[in-house]
Parts: sequence; structure tokens; C-alpha cells
Amino acid sequence: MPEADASQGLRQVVDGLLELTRRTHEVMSSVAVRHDLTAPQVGLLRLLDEPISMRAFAEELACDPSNVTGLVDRVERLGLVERVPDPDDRRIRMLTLTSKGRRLREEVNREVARELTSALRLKPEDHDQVLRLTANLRSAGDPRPGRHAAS
Amino acid sequence: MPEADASQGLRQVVDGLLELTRRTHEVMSSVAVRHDLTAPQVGLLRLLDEPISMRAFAEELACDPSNVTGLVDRVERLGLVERVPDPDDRRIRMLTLTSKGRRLREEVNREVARELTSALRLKPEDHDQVLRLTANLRSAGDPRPGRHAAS
DNA sequence: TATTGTTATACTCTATAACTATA
DNA sequence: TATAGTTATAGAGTATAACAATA
Repeated sequence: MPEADASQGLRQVVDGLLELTRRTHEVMSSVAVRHDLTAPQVGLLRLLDEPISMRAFAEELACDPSNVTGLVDRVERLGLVERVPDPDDRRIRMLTLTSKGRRLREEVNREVARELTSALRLKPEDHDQVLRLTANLRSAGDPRPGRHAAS
Repeated sequence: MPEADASQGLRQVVDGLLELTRRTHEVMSSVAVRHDLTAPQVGLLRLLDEPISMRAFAEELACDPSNVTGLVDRVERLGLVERVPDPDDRRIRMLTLTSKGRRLREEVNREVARELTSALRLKPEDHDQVLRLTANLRSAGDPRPGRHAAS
């Protein structure tokens, strides 16, 4: 019965992907806790490359803007980011890494890379496979079709 | 400079994995919301195969037991699970899916499988690669070495 | 009027510590 | 004493709605 075989294999694929996701989150949390941060805060550091408005950053995080306020409050209290006023539009506050934030960002990036490959048992020869599997994800645009068109 | 090349490639591997993780969580959330659940609640349904004690389930979820109380409270209120007393040890309450819970479990399993492969652009030819990459994860024991030995 | 960001509010998830009932 | 589960408490993340400042 090929149908049952197919769905059986699919079940294993899904289980594998979810297990991979779970371990990835564990790594992010573990790196975060080591620096007295949370996983979303480490995500913020990783994502914050160039200065960006709160609004645009909320879209990058795919969350509500009201959410970013609290998230940024906490990392700002730690001296990792600053809200820099935009001289051209006084409504806008550009989210910017401090030098302390940049240093920590490089550090957690290194740790995440090291511990993620270790936790996932990723050998160098697996890297190409991962790249192939995920290439279309990063190149593809909006992962949620219809989001812009929605009311 | 081979070192820079290697770390450049590693960066892309990590970015790809984190993007994959993000989309996976989006799929879980989207399936959950459609059924008036949260992602952790869908995870509970997926994980709850056979009746299991609250304690053991907390270990399976890799979280504190006090956590499971609230999580179960909420899905119990929805009629998806029951706390069945253990006749041999009156301290123990076996977490058990109701028939409604079992039906919903099958449904979300189907939806997660369908939407995850779609969101990740996973073609049938990719399945074997995913299985190979994740096989050692599922077969491996505790992902956090030293956890048991810790104080 | 529309947009940016914040505040107020509410709910879920998560951990720690203290507690009750049972073993 | 030790174990299973809960409660109390606190903090973080998340969304919705209402709001002030600015465009």
C-alpha cells in the first residue's frame, strides 16, 4: 500500500523537522541564558544589522509593533541598543546597536554557530545539503502569501 | 583565505536553519490558531500518544512540572484531555486524550504535515535528505549531555 | 487624515519556591 | 523522608485597542 508508506514516511519527515526545531530553540535559549538574555532577545541581536525603525523591525520580526516596544525596552536597559531619533521625521526612532551590543552580537553569533552544528550533529559534509534545502527559503519573499492583500 | 570562506558558509547554514525554524513555528501557530489553540497546545496533542503521568510528560516536554499543570488545565477545559487517577498510586494522574482530543490530534497532524512541507517548499525528493539529516537526532538519547548528572 | 510609536490590558508560557496528599 | 502534582508568584512574549505626537 503505497499511500500508507508515503504518509508513514511523511510522518517521520515531520517528526524530524519538529525535533530539529526543538533542538534549535534549545540552543538559542541556552546561549541566551548564558548572557542573561532570552531567546527572542538573541534573535533581535542577530537580526539587527543596520539601524532600522521600530515599525520596520516589527515587520522583520513578523510581530505586532506594540511588541517591539517592550522587547527593545529590555535590551536597551542592558545597554545593547539605542533609540536614535530620525532628524527628518520626528515620529521615527531608529533602533541601533551600541558598541556593547555589537560586541555581544558577534559573540552570540559565534556561539550559536558552534553549538547549533554540534547539537544537530551537523558534519561539514552535511552543510551543502542544508544549504540546498534552505536556499529557497531565504531567497523567497514573503512566506505568507496574501498577507499584504489582507485587510 | 579558506577560514573566512568556511565561516561565511557556516553563517549561511545557520541562517538557513534559523529561518527553517521560524517558518516551522509559524506553521504550528497557524494550525493552532485555526483550532483556537496555541502552538504548545498543538505540541501537547502531537506528543500525547499513550496515557502518561504528568511528571513523565513534563520530562518529555523538557519543562518544569508546574508548567504542565496550566497547560493541561487549558486543554482539559476544551475537553481534549482528561486526568485519569492511577488506581495503584493515588498521587499519580494519567494524562489521557479524550475521543475529541484524538480526533483533533489526527486532524492537526494531517494539517501540520501538509502545511509544513508546503511552507518549507519540501519536494518529495527532499524527504530522504531531511530523514538523513535528522535521523541521528531522533535516535540519539538525551540531547543535553550532563543534564542527569547535574545537581 | 494617516502614520509612528507607546500605553493599557489580557492571556499564555515559563521557572522557582512552597505546599498538600500520598507513598 | 521522598515523590506527584498543585498553587503562588513573577517575568517575558504576544495580540488588540486606544492614545499622543507628528506628518
